[in-house]
Amino acid sequence: MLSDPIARTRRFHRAVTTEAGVLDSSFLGRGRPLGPARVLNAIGHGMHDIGEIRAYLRLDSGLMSRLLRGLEDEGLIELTASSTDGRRREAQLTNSGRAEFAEYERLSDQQAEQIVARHPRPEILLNAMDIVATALGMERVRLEELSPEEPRARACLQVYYEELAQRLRTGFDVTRSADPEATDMIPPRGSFLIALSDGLPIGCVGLKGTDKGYAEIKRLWVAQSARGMGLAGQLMDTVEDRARSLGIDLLRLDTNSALPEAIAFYRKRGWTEIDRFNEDPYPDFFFEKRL
Amino acid sequence: MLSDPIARTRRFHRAVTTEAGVLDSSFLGRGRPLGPARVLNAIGHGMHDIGEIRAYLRLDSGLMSRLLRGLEDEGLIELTASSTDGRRREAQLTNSGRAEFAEYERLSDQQAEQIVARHPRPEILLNAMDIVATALGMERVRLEELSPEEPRARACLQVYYEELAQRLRTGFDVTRSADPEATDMIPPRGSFLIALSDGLPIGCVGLKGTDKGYAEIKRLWVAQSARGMGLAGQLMDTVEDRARSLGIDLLRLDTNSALPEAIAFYRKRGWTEIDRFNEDPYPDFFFEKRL
DNA sequence: CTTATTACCTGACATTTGTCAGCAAATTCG
DNA sequence: CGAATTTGCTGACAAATGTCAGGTAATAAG
Repeated sequence: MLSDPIARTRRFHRAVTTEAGVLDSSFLGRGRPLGPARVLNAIGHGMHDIGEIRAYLRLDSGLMSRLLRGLEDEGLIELTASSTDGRRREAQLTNSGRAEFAEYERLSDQQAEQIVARHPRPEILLNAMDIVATALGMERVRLEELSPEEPRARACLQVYYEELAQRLRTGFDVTRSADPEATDMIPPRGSFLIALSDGLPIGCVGLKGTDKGYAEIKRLWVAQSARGMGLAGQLMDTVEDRARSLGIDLLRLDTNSALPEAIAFYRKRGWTEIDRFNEDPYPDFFFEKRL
Repeated sequence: MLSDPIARTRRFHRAVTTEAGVLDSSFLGRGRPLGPARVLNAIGHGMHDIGEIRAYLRLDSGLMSRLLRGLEDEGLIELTASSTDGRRREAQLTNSGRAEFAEYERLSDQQAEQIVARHPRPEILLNAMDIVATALGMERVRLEELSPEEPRARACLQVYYEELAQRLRTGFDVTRSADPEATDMIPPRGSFLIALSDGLPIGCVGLKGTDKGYAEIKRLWVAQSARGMGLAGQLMDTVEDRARSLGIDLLRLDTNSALPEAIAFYRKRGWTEIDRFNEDPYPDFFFEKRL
C-alpha cells in the first residue's frame, strides 16, 4: 500500500491541487477574475502575440477578444497591429499594466516563499520540486525547427559554449572552433532543432550540411535540469529523421574525450568511431553513422 | 535561476497546475461539469455528511444544494436525514452512482499511472512526489485510531519492521520480539493511532495496555518523506492524551542505541531513563514517563 | 486576378458558478 | 418552555465562462 505508485501519485495530485487552489486565490486577491488575470500574466511574461496566448491558455477567440478589451478598458494593456502580418495583433503592457503585473508577481513570490519557508529543510523540498517539475514538463516538450540565429537558439548555444568552456581542459573559444555558418543549418541544406518546455528552451541540436558527401551533427545540448529523461535521444531521433527527409544518408560528428557520457551515448546509438576528418582544435573523437 | 528558491518553487507551481489542468480534464471527459463531479467524488471517497463535503469543497450552501439535487435527479445519489441530527442530511451513492464513481477512479488511476510510467526512473519521481505532497499536506494530516489488524495499520508496521531490520546490527525478527497482541492495542486497554496524509498512512504509534500498572508505547514510526516535520511529536502528544483519557498514568517504552535520534527525542520530551523492565532481546534503552 | 484561408472581432446565447436574503425544521441553551 | 443557533433549502440575481454563427480585413494559394 505504501509503495503503490498509483496511490502515491494520486495523493500527490490531491495535495498539489488543494494547494494550487490556495495559490490561485492570489489571483482573486486583486479583485479581478481568473480569466483576465491569466491573460495579464501571460503578457507580462513576454507573450505578446494574441494567437500564442490563446493557444497557451486554450481560450476561445471570442472570449479572448473580450478579455483583451476588458484589460484595455482598464488601461492595463495596449493592442497594436503586427508589423509583419496585418491580421495579427500584439499586446503590450502600459505603465499601469506593468505595475499591476508586478503586484501579481509579488504575490506569487510571497506564496512561493511561504511554501518553502515552512519546511524544516527547504533544500530537500526544492530538490523534490525540481524533479517533479522536470518530469511533468517533459510531456509538453515540443521540438521546433528554426534558424540558429533566432534568439532562443542563440540562448541555447550560449549555455552550450559556456558548459564546454568549463568542461574542456583547454577551455573553449567558439571563434577558434569551426563555427558553422548559420546558412549550413537551415533547410534544405541542414537543420537546427530546439526543445521547448513551456516555451523555455531546454535542449538543441544542429545538422550542418557540407559539400563533402555527408552532413555533421553539431551543438547537441540538454539543460542540466532535463538530463536523464531521454531528451538527447529524442533530439537525435528527430534530427536523423530530418536528415533522411533532406536526402542525407551519411552523418558525421566530432566530440571530446572530456565528455565520456556523450561518447557512450553515440556508441549506444549505432555510431562508429572513425579517423579525424577535420582540423578543428577541440575535438579528439570522431564518429560516423550511415542512415 | 536554478538555485533561487522562489524561481524554483514557481516553476514547480507552473508545471503542476498545467498538469493538474490536464488531469482535471478527466473530470470533464464524462460530460459533467467540475462541480457535480467533485461532489460525486467526495461522496465516493467516504464523505457522507453534507456539511463535511461543503467545508471540504468550500461550497456555498445554495450551490451545494443544487449540485446535490442535480446528482439526485441523475439517479447517482440518495439523500437521507441523519439519524442523530434531523437537520443534517447524508448522501449515499446508488448503484449507478457507484458505477460512475468507479469510472472516475479508473480515469484517475490511469492518469496517475501514465505520469509515473513516462519517467525513466519512477522511484526517483515517486519519492520526490511523496516529499512534496507531505510538505504541502502537513496541515491536513489526520490522526485516526484504529485496530492494528486493519490493512493500513499493517502496512505501517510492515515498513517499520523492515527499517528496524536494516538499522539494528542484530537484524530484527518480529516473531522473536515481544509482539504485542492486537487486543492490547485496542481501547479501552490500549490504542493504535495512524497519521493519514490525504488518505495515505505516513506514521503510526501504539499504546499497549498491560496488567503491571503501566502501559507501553510501541511502534512509533514516521515515513521517510515526512521526517523532520514534527509528526512524531504530534503522534506522541495525541497518544499521551489518549492514555490519560483511558485512565493510564504511567508510560514505559524500550528502544535501541542504534536509534540515537529516537533516544534524543524521548529525552527532550520528558522521558527518564530507567532500568531494563523486560526480556525482549532487541532493546537496550528503557524509558518511563509519568503523565 | 480570383479564391481560399487565416486571424481576429462581434453579437447572441447557454451553462456554470458565486452570492445573498429569506425561510423552515431541528437542536441547544437559558 | 421560548429564544437563539445551526443546518440546509429556495428563489433571485450577477458574474464568469463556454460556444457558435457570422463578419471583416489581411494574407496565401491557385
